[in-house]
Amino acid sequence: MSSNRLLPSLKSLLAFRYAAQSLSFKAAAEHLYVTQAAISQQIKTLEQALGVELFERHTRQVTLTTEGAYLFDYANKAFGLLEEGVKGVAEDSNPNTLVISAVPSFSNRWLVPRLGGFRIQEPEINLRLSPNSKLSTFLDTDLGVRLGEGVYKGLQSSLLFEEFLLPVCHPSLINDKEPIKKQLAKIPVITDTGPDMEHVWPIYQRFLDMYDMPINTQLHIDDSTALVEALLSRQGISMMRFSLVYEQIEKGQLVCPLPIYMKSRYDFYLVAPAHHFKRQKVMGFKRWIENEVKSIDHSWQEYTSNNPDFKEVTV
Amino acid sequence: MSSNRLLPSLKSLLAFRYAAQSLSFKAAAEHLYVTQAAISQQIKTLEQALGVELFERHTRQVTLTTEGAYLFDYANKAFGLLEEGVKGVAEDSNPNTLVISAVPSFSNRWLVPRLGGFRIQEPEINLRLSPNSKLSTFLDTDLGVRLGEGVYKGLQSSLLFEEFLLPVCHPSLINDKEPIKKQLAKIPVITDTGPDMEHVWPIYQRFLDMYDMPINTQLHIDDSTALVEALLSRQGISMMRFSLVYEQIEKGQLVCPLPIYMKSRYDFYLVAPAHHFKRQKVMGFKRWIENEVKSIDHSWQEYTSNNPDFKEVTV
DNA sequence: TCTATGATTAAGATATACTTAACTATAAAG
DNA sequence: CTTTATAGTTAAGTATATCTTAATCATAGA
Repeated sequence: MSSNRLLPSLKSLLAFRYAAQSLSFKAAAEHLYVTQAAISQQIKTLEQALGVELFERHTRQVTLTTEGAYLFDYANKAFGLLEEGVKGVAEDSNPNTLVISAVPSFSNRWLVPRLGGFRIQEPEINLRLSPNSKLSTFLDTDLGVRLGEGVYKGLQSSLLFEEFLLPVCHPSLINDKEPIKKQLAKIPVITDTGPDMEHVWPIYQRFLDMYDMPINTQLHIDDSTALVEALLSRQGISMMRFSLVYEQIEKGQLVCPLPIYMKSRYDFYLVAPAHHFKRQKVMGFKRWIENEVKSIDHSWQEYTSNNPDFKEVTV
Repeated sequence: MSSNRLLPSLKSLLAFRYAAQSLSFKAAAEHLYVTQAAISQQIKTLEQALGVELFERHTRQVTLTTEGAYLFDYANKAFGLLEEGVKGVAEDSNPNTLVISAVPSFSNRWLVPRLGGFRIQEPEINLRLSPNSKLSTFLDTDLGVRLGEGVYKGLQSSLLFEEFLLPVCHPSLINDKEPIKKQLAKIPVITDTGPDMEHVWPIYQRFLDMYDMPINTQLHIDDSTALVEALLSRQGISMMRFSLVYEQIEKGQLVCPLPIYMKSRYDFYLVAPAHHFKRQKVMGFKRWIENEVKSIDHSWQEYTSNNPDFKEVTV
């Protein structure tokens, strides 16, 4: 069977789409930069090919027949998909602008402070950063930074680093006199809404032998910068991603009062459609960030070797 | 912005679709009834328009680049939708063949025995009946008969008749001596898997004052013809749609031993895309079946007036 | 080494789609 | 009630996109 049998003139279908959308041949014509006459003829051709009336013609306006309404549904979706696919694959029209969509916690606490370095390394790249929790369609975004398991349908992902979680508080909240577990039981807990937080607190609790007690959550802060501020101002203890507090730990501004950590179920990934990774600007950014990220791994190595009794706890 | 900016040549996209599908320009050419040269040129045009290579050319074969693979995903879905829409809306190519998809219970017990009448009324229509529980795409089906609430996304529906459920068994299982509830408690229950059966049995149970007792389900039969056979051969009692047993009740082959019935939450509907209802053959069938269905309503009127203590029970 | 296959390219042929211009019908303005 | 402006239709001619033909390339398989 000929595919000409399957599909009538594609141009006529496109004309139909716009005509049906605006219920006006004139508007469709303007949209497609042709004359009304052209649209009129295309619609006529299409109707003849289908053997069905798609529009009811009234004076100075047209309306869809039930057939027209049925077809519009499909045509609109179909051309929408084509436009999306084409836009997603077409040559990067702004090779000097790099658009990154990153989860806010990582973006604000880690990425933003370091961007100066990237601008020095790639001065001709104009970087636009949008802190965003939702995975975009990647039509206007070059690259995403996401916290997850690294599996994103239809997308390629690249692990940035392995993430660890550990309890963190201000050093002045802890002393050498009392037993540490007893002290911690009195320190308020600050929670946030992270993807694996619900798994994390029970472990902390269990480690403190607080089996039945509900977590003492006086404070819930979702913004990680604000959360770190709260920790620095001695407001409590929280389970933190190492990547977001390792600098404070290195400086002694924050401490991990228990010799425990957990492997996070979720790590940070670079995510994008496969071909975005071939773009020069994306490759440059990836090279840069992968190098920067080494400092986190390095800090982690150092921290664990300085604290030999530090050990992993699991569920 | 011009839509020419949004979409490159649609023909080239279609050529790409087939070329990517078969990973062969030659095969795509055959599919589209043109020469390889035409496909080669179309692909080249498309690649130039997008500014991106879609295929890697090897000798005597081509493979998709990552960009090509990305685009194919969209193009394939898009043209699939167009084909589906076009096929669904195009003029009926077999105006003398009527394809009906009906739920098996209604089809087998009610429709099939009556089809002779339709063939006499519309002798030139070749009818194909497919007993089917799934709603098809209506690409090859003119009309569906469905049991439901009459709301089907993107489809038009037309109520055939209101449906009632009542307990039914063979008359010899019942006598005048013992209290009826006591007798019924001993009769095995035959169940089937219907959409509102779970609501129906508790009511029956409650009516028999069997509040806590589990239903005595010795027999479960999903085929309604077999179920009626089981009832006729005295194997138990079942909740039946009036439309499927009214003839047996009228003949006295089956009885409703309790003066109760329930309005079904689900009724029978004719279902199809709106424009299918304009087809001559569909209109003819609708006219015929709506007339036939009157016998059910009529029988119901008669039954309820002959049994004045018959009453509706609800949840 | 030779042959056959699948893709590419240029040039010309053809079909498709577009513009122009004259026409219809009617809503809205005067 | 007449006039004007608007939206769509149609026919004829033109422009353009798309195809075919035919020559060419590269190489897998005989």
